[in-house]
Amino acid sequence: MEEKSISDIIEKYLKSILADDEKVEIRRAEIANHFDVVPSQINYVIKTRFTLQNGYLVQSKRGGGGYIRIERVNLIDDVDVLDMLINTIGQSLTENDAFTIVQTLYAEKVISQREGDLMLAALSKETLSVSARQDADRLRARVLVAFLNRLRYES
Amino acid sequence: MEEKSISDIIEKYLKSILADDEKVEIRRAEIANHFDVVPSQINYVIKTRFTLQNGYLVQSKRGGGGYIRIERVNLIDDVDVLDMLINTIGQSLTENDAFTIVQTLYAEKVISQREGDLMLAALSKETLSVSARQDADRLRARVLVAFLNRLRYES
DNA sequence: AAGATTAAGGTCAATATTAGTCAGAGATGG
DNA sequence: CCATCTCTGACTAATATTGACCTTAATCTT
Repeated sequence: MEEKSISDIIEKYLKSILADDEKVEIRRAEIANHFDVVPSQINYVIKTRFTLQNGYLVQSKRGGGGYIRIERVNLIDDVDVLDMLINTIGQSLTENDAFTIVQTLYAEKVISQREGDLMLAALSKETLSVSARQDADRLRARVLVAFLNRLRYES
Repeated sequence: MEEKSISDIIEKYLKSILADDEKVEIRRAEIANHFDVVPSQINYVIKTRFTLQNGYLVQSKRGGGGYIRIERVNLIDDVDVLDMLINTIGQSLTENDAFTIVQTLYAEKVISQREGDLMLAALSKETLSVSARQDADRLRARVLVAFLNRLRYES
């Protein structure tokens, strides 16, 4: 909960904008300068905190007049986005990535906290580590996709 | 009840904070330094005194701005139904038996219908049939036990 | 129009900063 | 003396930060 690292602070700043608007467009160097970090740290923040699994789409353009645009998307209601997410999950999924996705579902009020906790219980390393880690990751992908499809048909 | 060991003292310190607040967030090295012990002893204290059975949830993050967070949770009153069901399950569980147990949970009002549907999505033959049927049955037992254990408390 | 220059953002690997694990040494109580 | 609890430190793992080098796009020069 505490924002201890600069990355956390930048994340919070961007999300505070995204709380009001559905998307935000930044100039990387500007943000980097404002928070006194190297520009590539902005990429790090985006890569670790604004993934599709987190519920965000990111587009960018280089060269003169370049930008980075972050857009909040709805994982379940938007069929295309959900398909993209399932596609991203693919055949294998780590515990961390699963955790991120469930958190996003909760943040978007798609599921209750209790439902999320139950999902995480099923997706946890401890529960699924019945064999090799790779098997567990494959299984985790299947279980989470099953959850997502279940949610899809309800909404 | 004298506090003989440093571990006891650290435990008491953390619990005195948790008496006021629902959760406490520490930096491991800081606490270790304050009580003049090696950092890993903090892990020892947490592992032996802040277990889920004792009513505590622990989360942590490594790297810059890392932390350890301890949260008090409420253990639910009647774990009788859960214990009984866990005993019934054992090492292996068919889809039909899983279905029956989830129905029982719903009938006993331990879970909502939606929660039951999500559970069944994870427990279904289709989701778990990643290998031989016997492996799937074993896995199903683990997943359902994980669900039941998660229902023991509320955060 | 072609090439040069400028103005963005992207990638990756090295380093820094935390916390986690585990085996064994040390202490304590029966 | 044995069992169990406590404590330590070497090694591991995860996350954050930085900077050198790369790619892309727009604009300027000729």
